[in-house]
Amino acid sequence: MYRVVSESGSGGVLVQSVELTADGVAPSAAPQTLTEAEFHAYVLDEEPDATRWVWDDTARWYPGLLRAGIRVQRAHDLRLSHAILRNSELTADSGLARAAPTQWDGASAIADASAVAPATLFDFFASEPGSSDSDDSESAGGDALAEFTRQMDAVATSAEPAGLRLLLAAESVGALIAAEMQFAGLPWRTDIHAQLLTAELGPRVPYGTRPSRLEQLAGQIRTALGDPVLNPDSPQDVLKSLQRAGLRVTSTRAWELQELTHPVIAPLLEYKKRSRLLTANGWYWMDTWIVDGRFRPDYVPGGVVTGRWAAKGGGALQLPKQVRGAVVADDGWKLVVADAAQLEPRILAALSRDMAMADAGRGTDLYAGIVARGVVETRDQAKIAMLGAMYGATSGESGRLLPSLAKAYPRALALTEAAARAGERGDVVSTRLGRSSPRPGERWLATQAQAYDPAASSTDERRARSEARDWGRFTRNFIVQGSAAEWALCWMAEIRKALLVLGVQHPQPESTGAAAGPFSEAPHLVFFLHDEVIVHAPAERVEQVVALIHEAAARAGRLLFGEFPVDFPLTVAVVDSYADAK
DNA sequence: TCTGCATGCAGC
DNA sequence: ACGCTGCATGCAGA
Repeated sequence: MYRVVSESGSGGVLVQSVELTADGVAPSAAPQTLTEAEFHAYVLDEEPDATRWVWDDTARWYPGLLRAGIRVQRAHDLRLSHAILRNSELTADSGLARAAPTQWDGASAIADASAVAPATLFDFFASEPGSSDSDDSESAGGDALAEFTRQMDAVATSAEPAGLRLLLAAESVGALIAAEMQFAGLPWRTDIHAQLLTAELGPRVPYGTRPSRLEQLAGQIRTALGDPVLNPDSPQDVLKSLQRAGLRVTSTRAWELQELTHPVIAPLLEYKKRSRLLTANGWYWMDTWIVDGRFRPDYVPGGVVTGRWAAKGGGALQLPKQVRGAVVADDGWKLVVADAAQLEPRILAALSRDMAMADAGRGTDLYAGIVARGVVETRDQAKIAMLGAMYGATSGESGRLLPSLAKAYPRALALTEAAARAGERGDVVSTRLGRSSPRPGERWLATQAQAYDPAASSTDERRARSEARDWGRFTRNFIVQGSAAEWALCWMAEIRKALLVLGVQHPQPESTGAAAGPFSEAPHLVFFLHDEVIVHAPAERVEQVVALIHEAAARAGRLLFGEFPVDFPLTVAVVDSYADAK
């Protein structure tokens, strides 16, 4: 049963129950207009009944439900689904994809389209809620229902409806999980964090002041360079000063400095490292982002073109290893930290149905497996070669190792090559489940067209070739990174489903009440980082949690690749502190 | 003074 | 000439 939720004109909630029939989406009951409180009661009442909640934006509806102590199991996020269907080559012929941009496309898509074709601007405003003759509540609800109908039609008439259905479900459950993880928060000990900062930087200082340890290192840098007024925070000044001291450097990047021998190098690298800690995750960050012992970043599901999540604020997806010691489980609880070992190469093996590569990764470290088969000599070489194949390296050690890899795994390498060639031609590529790469922009197309002009200069041609190869590397990586993101979504969805069952088996005490929220007693997801999850769990339940995470990985593999025998082994650690996970 | 771009580095 | 990001800071031009 699907229930389409939207705002009614008067600030209430409009709920329309619908069913999927052979002819499409059909209302199964009269629409209801509810107050917010009635809506909460309604969701609580209907939730056990395998309902899928259809709404424009999970981030807009779900946090309020969570605050009221209500979890939902299934959703369909119209905004995220629209973005996928609008762009997928599998639904390119659908009404949804052929229509002019609407409010379901981002504001930027509308702006782009209206710049090219003025007529679409009119279409957009003509279809805005409230601009029609019908009353507001009908218009608002009708928008969501009409959009849902278009989406279901696009899926049903596509070449791969099953894959797309899975993709939309996975993307939508991702949005639920993102809201739940933000609600629960990552346990964060500010006392430990502060201790770490003091150890690295010196006692806390007001914002805008340089801490004592940095001041001391700045002094050493100035002395070593004989430059008493040098500002170590200015890369330009530092570069000039290094060059004056006779060092041949072209930038102040750490990896370049590491190659040099000079008294300034050690303090300068120390300064950069600690200064980074201060600006990225210092006291100011802590005050801003840690509330009541929890880090609650804004996750953005589907925020990256490949389908990976992004995050805004707090740098949640770049949490440095340096500060992970502050992530500590509550008393009596544990962190179950799980990451998928060599996820992307395994995805590539499965995508290309490369049995030899799948064999190399069976039940073990895939890179070690490649070495064991004599393809390359060391694990490090195997890793560099694989990354080169997926990123499109042509030179260096990676480039040199590629032929051996191509000889051993021709199917896998043929797939990445084909994706690259497609991109170079300006063609679209798609992930396992049907998320398609964006079309190249007008500027790219113009550069390519220009190179075919008889009057094109060799510079024009070189630039066109270079940009074509850039785009080819993007599409080459897109299919692997994007399919890996789909695996990760399915993995998390399966983890969540199993955790929900655990929660039901161990019901929360009545006294907990809504105020404590749905996560106070049961194991729950608290963090996600592309191929890694953290579950916060009561100590006595960690064995069950570890088992269900493994089982979820196997299920995710079968969801995406059926019975193709590729393993997705995990590294799992049960720890008190995130710093101890690796 | 504001804004946009470049730099450098954190993550996968 | 190796893919995808976010963020803080410095810096130049508006």
